[in-house]
Amino acid sequence: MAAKRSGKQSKRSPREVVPLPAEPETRNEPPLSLERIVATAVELLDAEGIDGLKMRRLADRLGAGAMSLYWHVGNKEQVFDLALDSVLAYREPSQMGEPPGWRGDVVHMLEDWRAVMLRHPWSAALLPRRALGPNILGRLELVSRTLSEAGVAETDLNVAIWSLWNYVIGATVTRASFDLSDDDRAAAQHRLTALSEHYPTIARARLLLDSDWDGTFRKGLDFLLDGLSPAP
Amino acid sequence: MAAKRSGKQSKRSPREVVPLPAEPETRNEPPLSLERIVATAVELLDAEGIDGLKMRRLADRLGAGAMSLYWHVGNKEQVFDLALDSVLAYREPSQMGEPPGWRGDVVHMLEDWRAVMLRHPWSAALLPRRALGPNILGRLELVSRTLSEAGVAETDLNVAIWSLWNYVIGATVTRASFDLSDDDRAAAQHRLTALSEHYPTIARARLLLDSDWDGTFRKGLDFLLDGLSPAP
DNA sequence: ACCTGAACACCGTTCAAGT
DNA sequence: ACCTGAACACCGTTCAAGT
Repeated sequence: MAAKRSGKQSKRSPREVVPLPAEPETRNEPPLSLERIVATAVELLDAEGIDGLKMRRLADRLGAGAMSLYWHVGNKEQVFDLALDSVLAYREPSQMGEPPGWRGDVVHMLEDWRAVMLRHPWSAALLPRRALGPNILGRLELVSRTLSEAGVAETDLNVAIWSLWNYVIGATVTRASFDLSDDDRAAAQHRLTALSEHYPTIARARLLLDSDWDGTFRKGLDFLLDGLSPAP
Repeated sequence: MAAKRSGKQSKRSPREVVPLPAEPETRNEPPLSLERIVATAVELLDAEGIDGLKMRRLADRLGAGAMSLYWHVGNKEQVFDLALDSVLAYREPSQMGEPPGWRGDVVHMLEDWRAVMLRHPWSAALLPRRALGPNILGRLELVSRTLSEAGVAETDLNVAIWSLWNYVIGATVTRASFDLSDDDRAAAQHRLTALSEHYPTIARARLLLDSDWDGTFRKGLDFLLDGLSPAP
């Protein structure tokens, strides 16, 4: 019926071949802290995906007793919230050339946004279920201010921001989920043969195969910006 | 640090006040079947959210022994996959007025898509982690065919479809996640006072407050379609 | 072919206690 | 203030067995 994706077993194979013995945490660790916990959680998520983040495993990696985390964190949910937002910290671009104008700024911010989330694919899957942390809000603020200063009318600002936001989130979420699906090429290939019969148009366009993700992202973004641009 | 959202406890309160005693499943049930399992899973997800779907609970609701599901399903993951895709079945519109042309068709399909997912908010949160089932692919095919017939060039088709898809997914995911956040008004309000200082622009635009979601969705969609329209 | 309960492994979290 | 292990509740899944 539904396209399968090999639930538990195949996941993100390369990293799991060697079970990584939690590192030789012999030398005494620095004391536990929210920062260390969050940073290590991000590491774990990068290496093992969402389901790989277990409180005990996280504590292990930190060289701490299994339950020590709960003095700092209160919740596993909170770990997710903090990890997600921490990854989305925005670093101002290191001054590469002249300021390219508001449109270039916006494109840069949004491409950076997308790039960060693709570097941590779990973040895209996590975002829909989490609250907006300060870094996410900070990015929103930055885009908003840029658009506002560029002359987008107050009344159009919400439409503009949400349209862009929606687009970026959607593009990232989609892209990340395709990366996962491709884990098992076999299934994907099988799905594609079935496709040619039932879904001729997308099969013909090779929609699922050779999409130019980056280029597509950029083009759709340009369409939106065309529409949103303040009247000159 | 990160904006909190009261992890487990507040969830979707109204439905949990009465613990609903699994219904008086006295009369003998129809036999188990994939269809019944999936339909009941959707019920459960609607009522209790993603975390509310437990295999035992699902079996209970079906009046079956706890482990009977595993003859039909193999996996909890598979239940998720099937539930997601089942919700996205597309029913052709019941002939309301004249055919409004390709653009109207596309708008209708995408608004329907979004509406369905908003009716089952868990679906938006689930989508990023799941494979594309036949119904999802069917919807993609329908949009693709419409655009293709409308004269969108073969080379632009992928850009067109992905841009629209990204936009719809993003809009839905965002909207659904905001509905959840609003569960606890207190926290949201508190967040907003902090906002006015740190995020003046989005606070001024009241971005998080009185956004006209439906209108915004439609406007952004129109911008995209403007850009994607085949040259006349 | 279809369903079942007992049992296992695992995991988040509480708690009472340590330093 | 900070960390800990034992213990509990819960849940997905295996298995050997029923009909």
